Amino acid sequence: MMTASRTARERVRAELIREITDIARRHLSTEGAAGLSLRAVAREMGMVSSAIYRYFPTKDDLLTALIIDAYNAVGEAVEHADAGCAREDFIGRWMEMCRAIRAWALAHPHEYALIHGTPVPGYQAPDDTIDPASRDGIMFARLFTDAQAAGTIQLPGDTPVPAQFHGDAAALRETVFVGVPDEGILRGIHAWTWVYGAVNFELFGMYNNVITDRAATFEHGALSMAHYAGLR
Amino acid sequence: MMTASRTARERVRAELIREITDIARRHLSTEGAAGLSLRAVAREMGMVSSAIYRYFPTKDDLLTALIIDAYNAVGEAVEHADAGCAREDFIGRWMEMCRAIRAWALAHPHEYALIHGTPVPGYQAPDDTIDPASRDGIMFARLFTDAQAAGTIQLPGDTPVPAQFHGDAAALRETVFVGVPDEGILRGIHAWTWVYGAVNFELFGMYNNVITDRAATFEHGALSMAHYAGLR
DNA sequence: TGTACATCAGTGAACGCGCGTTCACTGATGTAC
DNA sequence: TGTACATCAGTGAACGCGCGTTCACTGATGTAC
Repeated sequence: MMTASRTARERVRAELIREITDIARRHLSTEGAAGLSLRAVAREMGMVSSAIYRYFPTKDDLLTALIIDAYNAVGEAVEHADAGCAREDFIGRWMEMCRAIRAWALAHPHEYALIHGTPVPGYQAPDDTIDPASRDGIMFARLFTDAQAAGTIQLPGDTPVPAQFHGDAAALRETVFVGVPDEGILRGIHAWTWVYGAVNFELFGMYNNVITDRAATFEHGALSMAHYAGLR
Repeated sequence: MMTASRTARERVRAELIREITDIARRHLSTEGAAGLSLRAVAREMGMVSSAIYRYFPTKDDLLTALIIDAYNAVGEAVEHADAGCAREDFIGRWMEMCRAIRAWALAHPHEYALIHGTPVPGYQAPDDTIDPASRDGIMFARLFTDAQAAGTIQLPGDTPVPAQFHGDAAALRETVFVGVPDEGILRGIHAWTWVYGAVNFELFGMYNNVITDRAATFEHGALSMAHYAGLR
């Protein structure tokens, strides 16, 4: 009874927190991050503005919750995309992961902007955002690890890897890019950079009057980047 | 006397407009675009807040002026970088243009964010921004045009260009990518996309704890992207 | 099972702030004859 | 060269707004004996 009732109160609390973040997320998609307001969220909750402070001690804490949720959503999308592929189909896994990022970004443009757009001025991300932020990168690294283990990474070697990168590469090889040579890691990072660059350009309007069928050109870019990074 | 005195008044006016945008630009770099305020600018000018309306009828007009200035600054940086290279050194021109973008972005992170970060919510860019916005892209296209004319573009052909891009390619070939085949145009756009993706990642902190010497890895990325796009 | 106490959720008023924009005005600068 | 008029720059007060955050409070829910 004691623990049951405690969890009863806690369950209501958890539900309200979810409701608050849901409303905040919706406001995000109409007003943008800068226009997010605790008062407006409270209003829509049917609460008096000060009541929200029972759940989030400050505006930045609400923002942090939204950021963590967004990172986790991308991470999950990428993980799910990868899970649906045959393990040895490295190109297929790469393509599905790229598509997952683009699809999620197009479906949630403002949440995407929150984590990949201009940093919110004055906001300092706390440490709890680090792990969620690296979920998608870890999946890409794992793909390269697997491809390397299968011996299918073919690197051109036409552009020398700068010596300054050796240290970073060694550290990354210890943790996520297990066994992958420097050039493979660096090209993997460049290709991953391209993916987000392309999504940014598409979302922020840089392809207007340039590219009509963005899905098709994204496919081409992602596939050619897979080759660029040595995947076969 | 008549025209001379008229220009005297106009000269003061032009100077004040420049002073206002300079102050606004400085505020941008501490508060971000969302925190830009006409009242704060007026305060720093030593003017009463309503006086600013003699120069910018609305806040969005000031924002537009800053955006146009930022686009022109990148455009000029790229043009200047290109002008300093031997015409037939296509890789050299590409590298200098990439470096110019990165250097300008690092030197003016908030102005960069203004034009390549999250769009300011509620702000609708007027048509006068279109031309300045395409200056840098035109320079890249011209580079590919020149390389194509010299017969030095070598395309791998390992990734088929989607049919949906043919129309866009034809239009681009009429105007900026003169004579460049579909695959060259598309790879050029992808490589250009990578450049901004890399600058975004560096500026917005995605390389934290991953890459230490960003200049060195940027060099590698830019050079390998030049090869990716067929430049020799 | 019942009672005394502690915890928690939500209220309502208030503080102090800054914002964009309008408007009637004064005084200086420029223009036309 | 001098005067009457028009244009422009800048003032100061005001409107109406929304914000984050604090604080003393009421009333409900949970806890311990």
